[in-house]
Amino acid sequence: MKIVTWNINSVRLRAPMVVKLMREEAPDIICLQETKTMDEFFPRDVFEAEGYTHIHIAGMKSYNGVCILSKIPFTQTDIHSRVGKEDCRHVSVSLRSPSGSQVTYGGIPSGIQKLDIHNLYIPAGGDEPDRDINEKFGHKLDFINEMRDFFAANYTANDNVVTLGDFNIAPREHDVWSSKQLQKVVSHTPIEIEHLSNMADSIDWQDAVRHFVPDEEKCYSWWSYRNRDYTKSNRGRRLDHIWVTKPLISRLTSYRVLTEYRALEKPSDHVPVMIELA
DNA sequence: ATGGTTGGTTACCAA
Repeated sequence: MKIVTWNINSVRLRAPMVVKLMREEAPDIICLQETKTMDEFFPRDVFEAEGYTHIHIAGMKSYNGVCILSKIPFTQTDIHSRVGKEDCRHVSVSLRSPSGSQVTYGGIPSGIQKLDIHNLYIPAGGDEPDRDINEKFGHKLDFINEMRDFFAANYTANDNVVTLGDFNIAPREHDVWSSKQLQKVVSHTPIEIEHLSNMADSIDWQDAVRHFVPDEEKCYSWWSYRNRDYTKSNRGRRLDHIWVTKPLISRLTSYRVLTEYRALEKPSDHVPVMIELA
């Protein structure tokens, strides 16, 4: 089972790039962030025509917006409001057998009876990393705390759960081009990293990409638009993540960060990140 | 310390 996360930065503008991803990589499940459109304008038919007939959307005008596109049917879908706002930053789906038998995949029992997927678009947090003068930063920290409590309240570390999305935090030294120069830059500050670490502790989340990529190796999923040539300076950050619970670790068979998508004509500033679960 | 670019909406906001 291939699962992708991608901040698409306007799903209407870049639906053709999603179709390219569908045709070339054939993921089973694609989770998008920053779709930036109301549900009535979501290009549902374009994706249905590619075989992604199970679509769960939470969109709004202009900002945010998340969705899950799937070849596999859902048994439950939820839209979660976070930090008292209906701002379309968290959707989830369940894949499970109502009879209690195993979820089948290609007609074959998977050995799993239940798998939940949570797609998150964590607030970017503004420019100033101080909640007393920047309420966006406070919103970001509160959002992460709420996710920590949500996971702790709804799951145990033995459940099969995936959470992924644009977390807007690059937590590790080699998730950024220069950890030293980004200490006070929102996305890499110690306070954000500590909050994200607490969220990870909730049900012992495991970083699926760092499962494959050594700690000392640079790994990025985002490059700013504010550079003439993103390849020259290569000042990237790993803002997009896929986490799995411990029972799924032994099923992880591969990962990919599709960096070539940053070089397309009119690209998103984020690239797709994919894992494969046996 | 500053400004650099993009998307959505449509006169700036968010990233």
